Amino acid sequence: MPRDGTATRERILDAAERLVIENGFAATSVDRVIVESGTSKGAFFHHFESKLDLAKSLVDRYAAADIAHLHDAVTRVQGATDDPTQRVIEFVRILENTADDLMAAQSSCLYVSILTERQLARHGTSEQIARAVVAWRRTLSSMLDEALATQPTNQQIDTDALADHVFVTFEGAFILSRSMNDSRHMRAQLTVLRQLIERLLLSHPG
Amino acid sequence: MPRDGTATRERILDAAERLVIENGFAATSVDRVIVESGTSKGAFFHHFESKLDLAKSLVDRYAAADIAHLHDAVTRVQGATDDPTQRVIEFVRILENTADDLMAAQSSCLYVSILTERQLARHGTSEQIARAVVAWRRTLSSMLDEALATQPTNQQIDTDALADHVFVTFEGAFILSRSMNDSRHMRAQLTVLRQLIERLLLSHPG
DNA sequence: TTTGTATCAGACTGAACAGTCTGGTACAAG
DNA sequence: CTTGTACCAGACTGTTCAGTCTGATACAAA
Repeated sequence: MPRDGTATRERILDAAERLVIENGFAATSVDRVIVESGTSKGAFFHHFESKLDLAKSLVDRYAAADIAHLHDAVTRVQGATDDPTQRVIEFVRILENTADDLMAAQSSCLYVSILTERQLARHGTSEQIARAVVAWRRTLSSMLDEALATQPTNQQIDTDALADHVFVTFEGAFILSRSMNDSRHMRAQLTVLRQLIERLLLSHPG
Repeated sequence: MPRDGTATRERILDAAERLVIENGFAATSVDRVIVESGTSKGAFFHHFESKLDLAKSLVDRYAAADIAHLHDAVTRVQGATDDPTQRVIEFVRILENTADDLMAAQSSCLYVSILTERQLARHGTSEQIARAVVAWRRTLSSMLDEALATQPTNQQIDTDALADHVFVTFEGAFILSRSMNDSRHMRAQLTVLRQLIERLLLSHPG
């Protein structure tokens, strides 16, 4: 058995994630990643066969954390109440309350950085992201179906699209925060989203 | 008077906009812009003093079109009805109906491409985008205030944040479309947004 | 102890890049 | 017709980039 290089690999990924979130993928050079992680060209290209391979590993790691976060929230909600409507609302409320952490960690935006580089999309990274999105959609849309089934509604709602709207709000709020250079927009947008969904589920059409 | 070079300048901007939307700013080289626009290094650096200057001109041109689009929609809505609530709903419906055009023109995403490059944000481009966002917010939030004033509501709504949610939905839906490689998400998200806002304005709390 | 291999360090290379510079052309003013 | 200037073409330059290569070191098995 050789010595274990996973620590070095993680240090490279940490530095790369930070730099990609900060500056975008194309603007992040391998040399810079090496300096920031305190490693070397040899170490980098030992662990990653190319810069594109680094991007894939980055998305892998992030999507895994993302889905874990989703499952965690679902578990907490399932233990909280049996009312399908309250489950959805509580779920969105949990997301709302973690918005500050997410924004502080700048974690909601690696997708944006990666997706704006089409070079990467052609290399399979967008498929990885799509899988994470679908996981969110499946989980949330079934919760929404249950909730909407409990109340008479004269309005046709595409629960898949409504579920996607949570993802959309995260990513769009990140863009807004960058536009306005104010991270508080992340929480404000998730609050609005919760209020809109509450109105949808708790009110009757006038 | 010299000969008029604005046509060349526009051709450069057209090519650059297309390439930046497609590949991101950092991944778009000046050489490529020159080839795609059928011009030359001399022409490029005659009209733009640097690549960053190109980005600023790009955002200028786009933000102007964006605000014009906003005012056009507002004018159409004001002629349509006197009911503040119907005005808001009709406004969002107009946006919904132009979603396909916007997506076909890929025009909703230059902001995303520019904002993910922090190099540009430090150069004043994000301030230009912020001005466009604020124009949208001011216009829409006052419409929302009027609409909410006509109905008793027990829920505190931050109309600024709700107005921003339109921008957020545009940008987030663009990201979603890229993730799933399916442009139909743009319209679907605007439909959901309209339905959520209709529910907010037309229903009474249960 | 020897040998093999995973792990790294850092000099090096060819390509691509943003930006410069020289020269040339069209056109308007005088 | 001359002169000035806006406009543009394309060769050129110094730098930065992703990726290669040579070697060194640590450690495990034999």
